[in-house]
Amino acid sequence: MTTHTRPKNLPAEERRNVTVEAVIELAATTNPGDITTAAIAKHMHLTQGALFRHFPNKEAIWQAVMKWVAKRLMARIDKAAEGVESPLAAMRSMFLAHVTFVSEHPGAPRMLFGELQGAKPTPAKRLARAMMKQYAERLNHLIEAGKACGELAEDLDSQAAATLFIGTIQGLVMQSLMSGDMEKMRADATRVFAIYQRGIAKTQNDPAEVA
Amino acid sequence: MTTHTRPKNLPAEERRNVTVEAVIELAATTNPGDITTAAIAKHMHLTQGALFRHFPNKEAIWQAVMKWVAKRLMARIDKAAEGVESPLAAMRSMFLAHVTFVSEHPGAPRMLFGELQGAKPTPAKRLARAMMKQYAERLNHLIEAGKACGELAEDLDSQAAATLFIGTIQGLVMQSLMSGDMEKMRADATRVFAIYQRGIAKTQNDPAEVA
DNA sequence: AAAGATAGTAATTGATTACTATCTATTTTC
DNA sequence: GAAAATAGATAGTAATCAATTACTATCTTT
Repeated sequence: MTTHTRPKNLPAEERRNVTVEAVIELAATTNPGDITTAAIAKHMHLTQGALFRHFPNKEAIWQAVMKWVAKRLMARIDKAAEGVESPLAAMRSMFLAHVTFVSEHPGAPRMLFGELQGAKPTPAKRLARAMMKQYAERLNHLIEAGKACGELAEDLDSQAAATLFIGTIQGLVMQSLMSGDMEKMRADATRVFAIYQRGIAKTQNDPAEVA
Repeated sequence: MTTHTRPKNLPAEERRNVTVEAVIELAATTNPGDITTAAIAKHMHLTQGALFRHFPNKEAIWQAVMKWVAKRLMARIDKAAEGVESPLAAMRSMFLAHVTFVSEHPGAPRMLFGELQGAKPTPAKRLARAMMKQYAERLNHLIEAGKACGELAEDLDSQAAATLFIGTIQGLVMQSLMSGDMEKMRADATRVFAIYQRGIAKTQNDPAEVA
């Protein structure tokens, strides 16, 4: 007979973190809406009921996961732009950091998209919205700085440029989710950003035109 | 007392079409995965069981809906590009036609995204994939033509340009789904496309540079 | 107008879901 | 080292879902 090893007792906060990570891993292969508390518990080698010792309900789990994603993603992006003097270079660095983050956590964008698409305003959706807003602010700041220092076209539509930046990433992510190939996305990212950069930069430093 | 008027008997094929339209309308306000057969039936003033007279199971309903969306969207896009001599102008026309279609049927992209994100390959996902492939082919054709006639940069990365085209739309759609404002999306579309165009065009006919 | 085909209703099924009540094992605390 | 608090398992609950059944109304055909 197999001995059912009982999971180690973890303090509540630690168990919460383990839960969040389990959900993100599950979201990589399962449609977020179809992730059941039973599936989460099974993935943690825990019984379903035990989850509710640490979360009052399922929605609280989603909330914790969104918080985790927002925190990690924003930290990654901030770090990428940190210390980069050129606004355009900072944008490129952010772009690639974002794509890398997603390739490491494929479940993250699925949860974000799924949550943001939801009709009714759940707490998790509120968090996702707040993150997107923060993201857009960072971008706007960089774009304005880029205009000021002459890297970006003065007549550039800043809002449209920010929308396109985020949209470009979303498009890459969506297509990688379809193909399931996360490596390809990172390769495509630099190529796609090159076109975006050409669209917003003041002058095109096109190496082919030098010849 | 209220008289329960029994719905008119419709021939099978007509009832299938009505069903598909009901689902798309529901998808505009409901997360696609949460649309129940009961909700569909209620929206059609029908009992839940009656649906299964016309569809063998729920998945067959999704399949029918995806077929409907793919057919209508591609027809709209083809018509938009039809008779436009300039490849770049054709791309712009396609872009705006696509955005208009989405603003008329907000449920359509939600179903597409939701379906494409799904992990396992359902028949509906197969249809969605096929449509995306067809879409990409149309784009590649136009991009190559644009290069040939000198509208687009010769060294343009065609594949990346196609990815960015689709991604740009997805980004616009995603943000409109978040805000719920479909009108804003159509306004943003032209501004965002302007940047995209600048990124792929051979020369920038920037009015500001004339001065 | 009768007969057969089609399309509807109403009620029910088994499976699955989030959540809970109760008991037991493990830590922590003094 | 006993008591108290915490974290787990076990075994439920009510609600909801897709799908099915038995039956009835309506349309079409001859």
